[in-house]
Amino acid sequence: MTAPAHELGDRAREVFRVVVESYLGSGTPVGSRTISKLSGLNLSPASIRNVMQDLEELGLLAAPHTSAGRMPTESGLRLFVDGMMQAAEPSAEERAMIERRLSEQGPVEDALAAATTALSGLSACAGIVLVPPRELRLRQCAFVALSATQALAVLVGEDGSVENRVIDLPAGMNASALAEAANYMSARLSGLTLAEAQRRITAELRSERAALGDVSRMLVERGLAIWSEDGAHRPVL
DNA sequence: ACACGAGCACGATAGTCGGC
DNA sequence: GCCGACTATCGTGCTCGTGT
Repeated sequence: MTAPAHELGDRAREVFRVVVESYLGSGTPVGSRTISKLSGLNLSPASIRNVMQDLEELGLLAAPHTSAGRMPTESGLRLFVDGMMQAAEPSAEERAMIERRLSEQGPVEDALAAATTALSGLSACAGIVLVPPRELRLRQCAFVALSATQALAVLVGEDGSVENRVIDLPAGMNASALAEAANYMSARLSGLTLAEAQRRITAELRSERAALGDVSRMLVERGLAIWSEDGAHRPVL
């Protein structure tokens, strides 16, 4: 039982967004107190819990155990990804609104923030703005299974920024192979730029020094490939 | 009537400490 | 060093009071 994004209220959508982003950033379940602080909704943890319970009933969130925080389910992550990727051509009126808001801003950062806010407001979903790449140094990598054939690849930067890509899984992929691939990449890319990490891991894979199973190796190669393909643009949420 | 916040009891986990 | 008991912390569900 999964509700489309547009069926969620503004408050539920904001809570869901904060849960997913916090989970992708930390890899750990998120509690109501944390959401209360991060969401900017000025709601108490008790109210956040009520919203989270609704989201859990909708199948978007789940708790690993009674006293743990909530984490997004596969359906929830799928909805989050779909919400970001269902990009449609804006109407002339919407385009004019975006350009008007951009023209009101001074610094680039403010313009980007305005563009993201405008897109988010128009689409009622998360907004994505693409900017030229910068020297992001990496801290951690994780793979989150979305289905039997797809996973969400997550890169965490040293500055706390998070980048996500949907990746097709090799046949025979399982949870342990996902973890093996993520651990392998995290151990080797820490402190490196994306380009440096790609060169290092590629060289290691070619030299047969990588202590990886075949399936995990394929996943690492696909992960490197997908970031190589669109590395010219860096999404900002 | 409804939404929200506060308070309470309870559960799970992690850290600490002492005994072996 | 290992194991079990204890404690602190964090999170939950539930109930009740309050404001609109």
